[in-house]
Amino acid sequence: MPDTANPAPMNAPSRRKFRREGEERRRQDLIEATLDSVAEHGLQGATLRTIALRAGVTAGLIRHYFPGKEELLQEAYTTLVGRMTEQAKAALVMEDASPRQRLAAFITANLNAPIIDARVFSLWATFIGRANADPALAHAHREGYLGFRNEVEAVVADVLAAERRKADASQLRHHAIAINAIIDGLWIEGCLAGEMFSPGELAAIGIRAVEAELGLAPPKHDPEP
Amino acid sequence: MPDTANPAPMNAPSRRKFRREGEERRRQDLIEATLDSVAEHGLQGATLRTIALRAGVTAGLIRHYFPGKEELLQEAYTTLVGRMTEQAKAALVMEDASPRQRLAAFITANLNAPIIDARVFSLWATFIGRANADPALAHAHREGYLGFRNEVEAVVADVLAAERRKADASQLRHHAIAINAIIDGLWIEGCLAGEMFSPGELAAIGIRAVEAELGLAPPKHDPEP
DNA sequence: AGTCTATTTATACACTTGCACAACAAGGCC
DNA sequence: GGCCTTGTTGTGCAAGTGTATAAATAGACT
Repeated sequence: MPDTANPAPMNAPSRRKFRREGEERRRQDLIEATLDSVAEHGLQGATLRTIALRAGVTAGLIRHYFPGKEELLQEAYTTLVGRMTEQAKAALVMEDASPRQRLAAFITANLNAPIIDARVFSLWATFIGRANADPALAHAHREGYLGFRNEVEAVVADVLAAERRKADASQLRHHAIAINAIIDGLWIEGCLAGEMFSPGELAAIGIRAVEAELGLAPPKHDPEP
Repeated sequence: MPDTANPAPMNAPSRRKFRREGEERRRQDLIEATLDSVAEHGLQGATLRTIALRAGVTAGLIRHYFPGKEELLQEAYTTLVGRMTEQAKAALVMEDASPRQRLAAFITANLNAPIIDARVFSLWATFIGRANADPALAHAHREGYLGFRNEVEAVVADVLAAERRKADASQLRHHAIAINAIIDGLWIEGCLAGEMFSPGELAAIGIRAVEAELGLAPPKHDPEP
């Protein structure tokens, strides 16, 4: 392979060809390339040149869309968090289903692809590892966590109401914290060592653990006639 | 402030004074300085010069003890994992206590200081975020995880035996996975947002969730006369 | 087709990084 | 005390970093 990919016949100092993409598209591509780079090489390996290469542009262009690397990373993280919470909550918008079914579906959705995903986990861990030093990161996490937990708490309240059981705010909060922990813990293991579990196993474990936490009677099997 | 901290009266090219520490001591100091640097500035900020500064030596010395930065980071991670698992398991070596008490003590120990610790969490997240790309890291995590889970499984078996309940291997495994997830999930939240929980609250939530998972009857309060 | 503008490339620059190596001195040994 | 080993420092270097800026050109508009 020649040392230049330029097919120009003469060694005229020809420039690289390029296309002008829409602004929003370019920004989106750059953010995606950033997330890819961070997931693959970590924060240290995500250099402007690496990111630009992945996005199919040259490094200088990044400065045209972002004031600096810091801001690019910040926007990339915001995008990631938004995507994660959006996906996680999407499983809750089932109409015409019993609260208990909605809860089970929520757990199942959170413990299978695409939420169980090694790349997303890498990104989450890489960024959250900086939360101590970066208050903005810590704040973003807390927002996402509390939003998630509130969703859980609402479903739990529905489930208990449907079972005609009363629970005060403190009990509700504890249930939500525990259920959140169960989902988070199983999510981590699924992402880190997915092949150690058979398909659907994590979701089954999660549902059982959550229902035990709420003191729900185990569901009946189809009774023998 | 003068641009040199050297109190030498003349500008003779005097060298910095130094002491020869024992080999093991120096290595330990360098590893500790590495962990501090990673926790504070992330992998990208943990440069040889930063680490050396923290350890009170100059950068060149690191090469005398480690073949390269890579190996230093690897040894630092090994040290970290060893310390974490050691602490976590230490709570299990209670003689003369009922299995249920040992389980509760285990959970309590894992959900309070020093295991709930923002610095350790930062380190864990930073390193584990590279597990996808680095098989050595992934392997180290899996070893630690499985070791931890086996400990949990053993205690669970004891607890169920004491309650005269039988559980097959599959049920035992599922219990261990779920309990591990509960502890992990609560550990993360405690590390990331410890001030959101009152002292002992996480442990109380964890114990309740685990006992529910195992189907243990809630402990009696002091009965009214 | 010609013009114009803002997207994109390319180059330059100051700075940092990990690593190599020569000079040096701390502390044990005689 | 004098010497010798080796732990330790200081300096140098090539590669890579983020940022700044000039030069080029794609594509819309007339």
